[in-house]
Amino acid sequence: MPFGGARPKMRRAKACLRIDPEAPRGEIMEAIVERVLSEAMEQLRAAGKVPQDLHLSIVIERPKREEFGDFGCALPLALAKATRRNPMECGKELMAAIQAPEGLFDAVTFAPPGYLNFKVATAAWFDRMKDVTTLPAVGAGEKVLLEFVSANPTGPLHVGHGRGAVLGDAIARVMRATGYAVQTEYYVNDVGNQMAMMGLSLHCRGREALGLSDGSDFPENGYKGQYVRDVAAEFVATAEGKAACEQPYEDIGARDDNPCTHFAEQRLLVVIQDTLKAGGIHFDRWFTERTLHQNGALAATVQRLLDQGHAYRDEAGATLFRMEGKADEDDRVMVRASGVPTYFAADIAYHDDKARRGFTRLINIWGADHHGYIPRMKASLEALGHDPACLQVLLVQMVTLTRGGVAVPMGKRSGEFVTLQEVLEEVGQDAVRFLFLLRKADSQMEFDLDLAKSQSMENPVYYVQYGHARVASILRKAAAQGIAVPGWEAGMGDVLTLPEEAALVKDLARFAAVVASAARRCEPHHIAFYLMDLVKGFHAYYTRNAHTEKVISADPVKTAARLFLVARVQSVLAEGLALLGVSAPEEMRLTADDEPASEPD
RNA sequence: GGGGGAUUAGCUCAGUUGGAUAGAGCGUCGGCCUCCGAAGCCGAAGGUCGUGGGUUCGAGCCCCGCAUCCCCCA
Repeated sequence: MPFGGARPKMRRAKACLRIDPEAPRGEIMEAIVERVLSEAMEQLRAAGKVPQDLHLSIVIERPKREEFGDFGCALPLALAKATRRNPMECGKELMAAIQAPEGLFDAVTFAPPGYLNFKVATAAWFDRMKDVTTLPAVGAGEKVLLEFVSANPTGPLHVGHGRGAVLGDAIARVMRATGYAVQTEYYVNDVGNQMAMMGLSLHCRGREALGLSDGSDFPENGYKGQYVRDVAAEFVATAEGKAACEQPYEDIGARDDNPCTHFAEQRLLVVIQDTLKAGGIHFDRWFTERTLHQNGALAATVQRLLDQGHAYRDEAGATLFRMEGKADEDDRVMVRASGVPTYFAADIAYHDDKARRGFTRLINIWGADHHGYIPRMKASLEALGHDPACLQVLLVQMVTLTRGGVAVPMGKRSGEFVTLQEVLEEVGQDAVRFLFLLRKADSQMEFDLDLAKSQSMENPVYYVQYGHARVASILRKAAAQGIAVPGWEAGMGDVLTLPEEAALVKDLARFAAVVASAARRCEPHHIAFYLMDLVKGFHAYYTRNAHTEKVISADPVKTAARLFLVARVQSVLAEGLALLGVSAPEEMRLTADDEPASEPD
């Protein structure tokens, strides 16, 4: 059977993301090691062995080879370079100056040509399990306005929009979880040429539906998709719509402000909103461009720029923004000679509005084809007295859609495109989100529809979710035996002696650092990769020891420690998935239809 | 012509402000279910990190040239 019905039936768990802003900042092991080294440097500085004005950045890394320990640092190399001395001497001095807290390290060693390696004691690692899901508040309450998607209401969203939508939504979740005050907005371009063309397209299709036209007068650049006919059919079924289509387009109002454009906007926004809802994407506010025209903000902004000399009128009567040679750009038209403002003018007013609302950081997610707008947006913010650095544009590269390796032509005007709605229905919300979030925004990606669907059974997202469900299954079994998941106790770490257990503890301890880094860099894909890593370790732990060292055993001490451990794995998986907007099912089972076919005898 | 991005395993992609023997998923090949969920695990094969220079103790990462692809502007 086709793959449509092959998706696993799953019960959704309640989102279990708990962020306590008052909680003490969960300290990351890297930070602890870094502090120790930093103090050692101070010691050497006080002893006159390091120049007063020398401040090296201390980069703690995780060596790839296990025998090097848990952490490595090339500080001796850097110090040797800066002081023109022997790396080994520097390393020995640093080691002598290290005063680590009792019990933190099992070993600190020097490795040529100039590394310091740290082996952290098991108990110290296990100590981190106390608050493994506590995320550091790196955002410090900064007010962030995150604007994304913002597709014109001239048609359904396509897959490219989906990438930006999923990315933006995930960034919002990640940043909120790490102490940023994020508001998400969708800016609706409901004014201008494209809206006018949309209205005209609807008008033409309406006339066709009424038998007033054979379609030969449909504009060359009109929106040709079937959805326009569908909306037109609804439109002419209303008295107002019928009346509008019976008149010439020029007679029913402004080209971008008339019954046709209003109906199209209203209907298509609903379509867009339904799709976003189906993708689990939330916006705090929908901001329409028209409000800027109506409340005078746009005109006031233009006037302000004129008054302050950042804009001028040319001979033809158009108003241009002065780029003042910045970024080698030409001056840009804000108001045409005809008096009609451009999208650029509205964008300036919108961004001014954002900054005036007290947001100190404006993040925009744009398609890579808009990168050319960045210099002029920054310049306009600066002209209006805002710090241009507050604008941070994340460019999302194009998604090339293929079906079975063959490129699918995409064009809203031509009407030939696969909608995001269709992809969500075919592939599933969780899989679509995870697939997008498994790639960094900054690189082009290929989205093969057949592959996304055909792989749905082996999709990475199910691998992660399966880990969560697997733990849930263990916990259900324990509960059935009357065994509760215990809280943290120091002694538990001594019982978790399997190499897979030690590896899991270390992986869990990374969670906060990964999320904090993802938040700072606005790159949620690091979380997706982390979850893949973590769950891989869990599956290995589970399967390797399935016959010998079970979680639930006759040994109550081991059972308690292991239940605690796997419950932490589950929490981190659930929280990590929640940060990506992906569900964490308690149960995932193949339906009867999906059982692998038995071997033919 | 100017600008942005990309180039890493057969395919799709990671690679954390320059660090030790470059990774994952999928695909391929070979193993593992009486026993907490096999949507799993274990192993193997697979690489001149597009190319040529440069910077230095050290480059997939930084600088310059070139090639190819995507996008924007003129």
